[in-house]
Amino acid sequence: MPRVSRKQSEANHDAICDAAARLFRERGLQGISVAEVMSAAGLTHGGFYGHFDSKEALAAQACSRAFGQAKERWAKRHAPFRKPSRARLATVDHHLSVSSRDAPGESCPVVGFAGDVAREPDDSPLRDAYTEGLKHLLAEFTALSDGRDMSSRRRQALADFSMMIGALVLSRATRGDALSEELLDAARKTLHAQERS
Amino acid sequence: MPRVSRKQSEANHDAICDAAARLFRERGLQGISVAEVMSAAGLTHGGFYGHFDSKEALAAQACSRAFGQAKERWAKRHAPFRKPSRARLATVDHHLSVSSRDAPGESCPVVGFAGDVAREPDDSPLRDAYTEGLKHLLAEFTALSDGRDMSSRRRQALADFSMMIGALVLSRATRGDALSEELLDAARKTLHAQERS
DNA sequence: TGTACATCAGTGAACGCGCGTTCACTGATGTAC
DNA sequence: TGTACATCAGTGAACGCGCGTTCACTGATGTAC
Repeated sequence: MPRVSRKQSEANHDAICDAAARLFRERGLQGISVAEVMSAAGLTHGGFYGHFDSKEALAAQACSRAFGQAKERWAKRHAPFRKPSRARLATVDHHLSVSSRDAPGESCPVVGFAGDVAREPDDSPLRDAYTEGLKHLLAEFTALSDGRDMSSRRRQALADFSMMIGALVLSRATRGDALSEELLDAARKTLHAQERS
Repeated sequence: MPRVSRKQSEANHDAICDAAARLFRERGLQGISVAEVMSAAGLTHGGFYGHFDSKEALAAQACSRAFGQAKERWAKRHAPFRKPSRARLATVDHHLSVSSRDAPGESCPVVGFAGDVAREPDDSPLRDAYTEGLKHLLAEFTALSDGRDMSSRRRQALADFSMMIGALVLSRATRGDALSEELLDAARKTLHAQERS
């Protein structure tokens, strides 16, 4: 079984990254072991260090991967809309849905990695990956927002984005209680109402 | 040294809770060991299970403690203001400050415990403690908000609260980058501007 | 194209370590008289 | 109030376990001729 083709090895590398991108968002960096990631990728743990220098290095790559997937999803979701405000609402609605809340492994990396990244040292590769990914999404979100001038548009976009993130964070933390859905609804309705004014 | 007075023992119990409330917010449940909590409380690890059934049980009590402290802080901060909107802004400004961002152990338990609680099973005591604490703060925040009717007031309060939480979460995750302060400012200014309309 | 062999991706046992938890022990506290 | 002793809060060694990481090994892959 050992010694797999170069192509297969690259596919394995991707599979490890994908599994990590999902599992780290679901259970947190410390909630998943290297062995579990490798097993989810269909491999045994011993081969891990042939692909990555350390668990921390994997975390950074998995984070980038998750942001890359999110960016692709945004692009696909926005494509059908001519009006930016419509595209924006499509992402707002998707982000603030129960299915998004209940599938942390497949949704918003901003929320999925936030807790772990906040506790990383300032110079960690994971932090860098996160900040870069977040900036891309924020730029896209700002482009879809409107405002009197550039700076008020940017400010509104950051504030609205914060509201989305906060609502998802809180709805996950209160899952099982009616408050969880109430929070999603409140943020969604507020962002919709804003659009009309 | 062993066998301390009943009063001292209760003080020790409180000290463990206080240390845990701070350390769990700073480094996460899995980022702090029982021995570290005990040491921060000036004790050795062996005595822990005389005070708590498990680390998980401590987490729940520490969470309640943190919310209790937050509630007290809110009350003190709001007391000087006659207008609810002023009191509200005082908490908004405090919450969205750099010092609040940089002192997770002493500030917002909603953000400090959110990541860990989201990954807890539905029936965990920590989850219950969190939900209860959050509901109290939300009720207080709603009481300070205004709106056309009860339901729009509640909705606006939840949306604004989400914005505050999201902005703090994001500013912590981007600490070290200019974006971090920009996020705090954007949310603060947006919540202030809203007040005037 | 076919062959002979060096390379190296993946395996699984093993490492050292820190964790949550347990427990025999200690000696000051609290109580019964 | 004073004494004799049972209680029990805290100590520190020890437990079993799972973790991140290392490494000798294997055998299919890829290459040199």
